Amino acid sequence: MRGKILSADFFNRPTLAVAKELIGKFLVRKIGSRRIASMITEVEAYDGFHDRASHASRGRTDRNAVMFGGAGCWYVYLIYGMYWMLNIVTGPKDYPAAILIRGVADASGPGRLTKFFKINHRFNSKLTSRSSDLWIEDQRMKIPQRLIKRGPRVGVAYAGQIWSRKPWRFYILHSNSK
DNA sequence: TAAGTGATCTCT
DNA sequence: GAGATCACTTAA
Repeated sequence: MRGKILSADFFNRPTLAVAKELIGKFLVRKIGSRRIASMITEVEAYDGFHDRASHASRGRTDRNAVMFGGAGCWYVYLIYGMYWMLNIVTGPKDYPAAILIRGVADASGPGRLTKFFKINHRFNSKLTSRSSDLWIEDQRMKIPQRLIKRGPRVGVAYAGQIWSRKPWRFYILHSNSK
């Protein structure tokens, strides 16, 4: 099954709108002649300068610089010494925002899906496209709106009540995500 | 419930 | 340079 590859324009829009629309799209990875594709079932938005749960909340650093760049680039970083986190940058240049892909139909959990797709730091700052071997497709999978739930983001208690409680996580009910 | 793992960030 | 932290997973 093939679909339309989402271009940078798709991601150069308000982060929450993009996040919600990513549910049901397909993450696709090309490894040699192999192709792996799996439907996105869970995402989390990190949006703007003031979001205290976001890496960008304390300004620009070497690590988070990609978040300040143009939309449609991958932001990949290592957490807990073991797990690669896959994010897609959203919004205009110089506005820090990204969406963490937390689950796909074949692998639930952000650390598990990067292992499943063999994703690591070498994708960081690359533009999503066929030539980067990692992109997102619209396969016109229709997910009923009532099945798309939203709730607080995971693992961000340190961000304080205001920010840790923002319902910026979107997920499909009764799939691989709780 | 707690250990594992290492890059990054915030102090000196 | 040192110490703490961390957008997680697994085994128990």
